[in-house]
Amino acid sequence: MDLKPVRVRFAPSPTGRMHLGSARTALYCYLLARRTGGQFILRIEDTDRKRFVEGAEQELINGLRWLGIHYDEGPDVGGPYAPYRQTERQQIYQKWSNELVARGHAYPCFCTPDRLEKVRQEQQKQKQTPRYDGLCRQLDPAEARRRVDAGEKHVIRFKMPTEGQTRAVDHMRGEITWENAQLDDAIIIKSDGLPTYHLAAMTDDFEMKVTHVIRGSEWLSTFPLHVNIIRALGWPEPVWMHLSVFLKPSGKGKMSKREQAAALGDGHSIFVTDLKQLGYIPAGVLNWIVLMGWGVAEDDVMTLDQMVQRFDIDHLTASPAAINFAKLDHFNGTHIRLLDTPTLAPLLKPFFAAEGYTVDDETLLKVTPLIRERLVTLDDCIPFAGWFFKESVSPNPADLVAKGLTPANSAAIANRAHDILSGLPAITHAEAEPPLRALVEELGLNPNQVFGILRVAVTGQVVSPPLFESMEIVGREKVLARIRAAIRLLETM
RNA sequence: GCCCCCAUCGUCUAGCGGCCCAGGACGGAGCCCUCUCAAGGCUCAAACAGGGGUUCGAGUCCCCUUGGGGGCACCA
Repeated sequence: MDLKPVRVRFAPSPTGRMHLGSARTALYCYLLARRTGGQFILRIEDTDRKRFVEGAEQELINGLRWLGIHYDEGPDVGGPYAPYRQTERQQIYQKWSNELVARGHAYPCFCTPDRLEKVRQEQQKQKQTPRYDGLCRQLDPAEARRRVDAGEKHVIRFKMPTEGQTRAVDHMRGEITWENAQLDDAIIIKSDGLPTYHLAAMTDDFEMKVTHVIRGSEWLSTFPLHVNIIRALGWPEPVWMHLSVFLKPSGKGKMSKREQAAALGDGHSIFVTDLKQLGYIPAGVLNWIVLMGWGVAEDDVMTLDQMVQRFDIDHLTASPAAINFAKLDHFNGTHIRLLDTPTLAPLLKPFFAAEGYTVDDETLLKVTPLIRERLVTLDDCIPFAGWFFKESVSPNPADLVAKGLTPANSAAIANRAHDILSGLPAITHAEAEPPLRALVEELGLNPNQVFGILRVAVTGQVVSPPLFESMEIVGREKVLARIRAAIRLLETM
C-alpha cells in the first residue's frame, strides 16, 4: 500500500452507544493514520437533532480512550480545522449549498412531508421504487428564489443526473456503477437549516483535507450521491473504503435488541463500555475486532503497536463477518497472560471491590501471578481468588471427603497433614510440599486425594490456584486453623 | 419490488493463475503434562456454494444460478 501520510476521520453521530462496528471503523482509521504517519480525526456528526442522545459523545470519547485509539484532532482536543462538531459548522454547509444552487446542481424544494408520504405510498402501490418525483426540480429558478426569499418553508435537494451512469471506485471492492436513472434527488439541507449527512460529511471531508474515507457499508447505497456532490463542486476525491457490517453469531443478520440482552446475560456485549465492565481488556478487544475484516497469515496475537506495523488497507475483506464471542474470550485471556504483575494487579482491584472485598496490595501482588493464566476476563479473579480476602472459609463438608475414602479416613489424613505442617516454622511452598508428598507416598494414595482434602479445607472450594503457593500466601496460622476446622467438620459426618 | 455489495473449514481468515490433494486462528475431539482449574505441548476431524466459460493450467479471471448482507427518510 501507499505509505504517504494520510488524513482519516472517524465520524460517528451521537445517537446511541458505541458498538463493535464503530470501534472497528475507528481502529482501522487509526491504524491507517499511524501506519502512514498521518492524522486521525474525530468528528461528531450531530446534525440530527431528533435522534441526538445526551452523553453519547462522551461515551464515544471514553470508549476510544479506553481502547487506546487516540485522535490527533477532535471536539475536545481541538485542531487546525476546528470546530469538529457539525452543528457548530452550519455556515460552512450553507455556503456550499448556495454554491451548489448557484451552479444549478441543487434546488429548493417546497414539497411538504405530507405530499412526499403520499407520493411514496402511491409508488409502492404501483410496485415502483419509492423516490422523489422531481416536482420542484421543474420550478423556474427565479420563481423558486422568490418563494425562498419570501420565507416559504423549504429544503434543498441535490440535482442528480438523470441519464448515463455514475462510476466510483471503492478501494476494497473496485469500480461500482449505477444507472443514474435509478438515483434520487436527495435532501442536502433540511427545513431546519441543518445539512443532512450527505452534504455535511462531504463538505467536512473537503474542508478538513481528508484523504481516505473509511466508513460502514451502509453508505454504499448513497455513495453515488456523495461522489456526484464532490464532482459538482470540483473537489478532490478521497480514497473510499466501505467496511462490511458485523453479523450476529449465527451469521444471519444484525443483532437485535433482544439478542443483545441475551449476550449480556452470557457475559458478552457488542457495546464497548459494557465490555470494559465485563472484564475485557482493550488489547483483547482490539485484537479480536481487528481480525474481523482483516486477515493475517500467521501470528495473529498482536498489540496495538504491532497492528500499526502490519496494517495494510490493500488486504481488507469486503464480506460481512459474524461475531464470535468465543474468540473474544480467547484473545482476552491471551492478552491478560501477556500482562506483568504490576500491570495486572491494579486492573483486578476494581473487580474485587465491586464484590465487596477489601484487598491489600501486598496480598494482591502475591495472588496475581497465581491466577493470571486462569483468567479469561478480569472478573474471573473473584471465583479463583476472592477467598484469599476472606477471614474464614466455609467448605462444603461433602467436598472434604477424598474420592474413594470415607469421612473418617479423610479426617485422619487431614490430621497427619496438620501435624506435618504444624511442625514447620513457616508454611512455604518449598518446605511444605516434600513432606506432604512423602505422606501421599506413605499412605499409598493419589496426590489428588490428599491435596484435595487440604485444598477444600484451606480455600473452601474445589477449584483453586495451586495449593502450596496458596497456603504460603494465606499463612501458617490460618492454614492450620482451617485444617482443624475441616477435621471437626469431617468428624461430625 | 428496485438498487448495490458479498461468497474458502461451524466461525474469523491466508490465498491476489502453477508454490494449495488449500495454510493459520477460534471452537470441537484425542493424547501428554499435572495437587483441582487453567496454561502449555503434540495429534486428528473440518472448506474452495452450484453450473457454465477463458486458459496448457482456476480457490484465484468472466458469466449465470443460488445463498447471504446492506440500502430505498427533512436518520446517520
